[in-house]
Amino acid sequence: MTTQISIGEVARDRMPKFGRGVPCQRDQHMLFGRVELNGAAMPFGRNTEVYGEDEPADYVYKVLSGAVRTYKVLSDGRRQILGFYLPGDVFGSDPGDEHACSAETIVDSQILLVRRATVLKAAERDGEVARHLWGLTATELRRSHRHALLLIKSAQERLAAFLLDMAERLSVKTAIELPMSRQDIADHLGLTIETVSRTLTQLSSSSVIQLLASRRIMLRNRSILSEMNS
Amino acid sequence: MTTQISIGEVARDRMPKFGRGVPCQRDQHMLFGRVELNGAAMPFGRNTEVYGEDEPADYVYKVLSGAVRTYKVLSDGRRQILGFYLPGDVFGSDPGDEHACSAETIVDSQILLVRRATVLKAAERDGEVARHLWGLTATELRRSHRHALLLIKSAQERLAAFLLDMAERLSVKTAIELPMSRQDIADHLGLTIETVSRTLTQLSSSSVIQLLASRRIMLRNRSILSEMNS
DNA sequence: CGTCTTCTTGAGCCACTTCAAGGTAAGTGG
DNA sequence: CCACTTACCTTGAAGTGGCTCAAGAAGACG
Repeated sequence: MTTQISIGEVARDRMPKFGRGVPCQRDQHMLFGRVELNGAAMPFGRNTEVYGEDEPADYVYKVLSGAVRTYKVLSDGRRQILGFYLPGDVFGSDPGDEHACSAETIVDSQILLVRRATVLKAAERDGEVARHLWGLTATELRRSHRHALLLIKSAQERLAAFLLDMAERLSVKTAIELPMSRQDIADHLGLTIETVSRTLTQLSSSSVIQLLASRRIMLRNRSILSEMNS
Repeated sequence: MTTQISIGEVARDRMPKFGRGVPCQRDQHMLFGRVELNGAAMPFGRNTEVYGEDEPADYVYKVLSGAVRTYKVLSDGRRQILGFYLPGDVFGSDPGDEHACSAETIVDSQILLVRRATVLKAAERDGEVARHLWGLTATELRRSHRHALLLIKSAQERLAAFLLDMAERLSVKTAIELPMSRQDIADHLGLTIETVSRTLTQLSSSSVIQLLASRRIMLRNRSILSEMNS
């Protein structure tokens, strides 16, 4: 069963934000698995909000290209980046009528939007969809647990874990091409931008990594990195 | 629809661990909601493993009385307590054939065990059960996100958040009766036992709390605690 | 070429850790 | 009931890893 959906008003409202004249196009991309839940692909400029915390959750999102960060901010401005989402990753899929955190693009991105109501209705009919949704949340939970473990480690260990994770998820051939800034990394790892920079320099000095450019990093000794990662 | 289940061999194996001669009894407690998924109540002694990381996940658990901690340990022994579970809380409910973390009782506890296969079968038939299971994982995820936010705060802020959370969950009348040790609190908040102790002493000195006994704490000024909690 | 953003590096500081000692409470055996 | 043990908690003193503040370097872009 194929469900054709329109992206609706809320999504259309975002269009001006990144000044593209191109209308949103229906797309053959599927949300997940073998179940056909088509959505609309939308271009988002860099550093553009996809949704805010406590906003009504009308869509489920999938990164087609680019990168997204989800985060929460404390009253005094400290920010915790809960996760990074790369091409293929689904985000904003939790049940609940409101989003539990905010989401922004990091770089220019293509995001697939699928109406939540459509997804939920499909889950109602099809147990496999329901299980898949549950699985998505469970994957998020396991990631969040690993993240909590990370936050009790030293700066070096945090960076090691981060780099290995990114290398794996970007299925890197030669060097990692990080989409995010040092500030993003810092806010994800619970460090300051200075400590991130210094630690990368240290890892570079000890030839564990090589800094080709500030955001292009080559892992030269993964076993040492893995060792650091507990 | 009521599903009567037996607790099976794996559960029975645990009996000797806490040396009770009483056989496990079928119980009228329900796992959750209006759906009747009965299980077997089992007594566990304090500091007893309920399940270990990577063990096959055969059951879903609910705390009837007592308290449980879930945790992960790093190779060097550092431990991160991911969550505390109090009476009424369900744990070990994630999909996946293996548990993502370990679980132990903190004090003598009554735990309700429900066969996972039974729960999953019920979810297959009944969309509401499926949604409820998804909801449980989602609640865990939101809690984990809050926990990550907590781990970037100062020691005072972490303790404030912890105390408020406990007070709320224990639906406290006068003073909190903490089931867990300072070490448990430290491992949950990403601090050392000494820092936890010192910080509580500080909060006590400034009359924000009152230490009636080491594990009996009265919150004297919740608004200040809330302020600390961002 | 200048401007803006992002990243790096240095120096000093501070919150939390580490190491060490002592105190308190509960249980156990005499 | 008391001496002894054990587990748990508190407190002190010194050390340190990461933070803060500050300045400069390296890119990106018009």
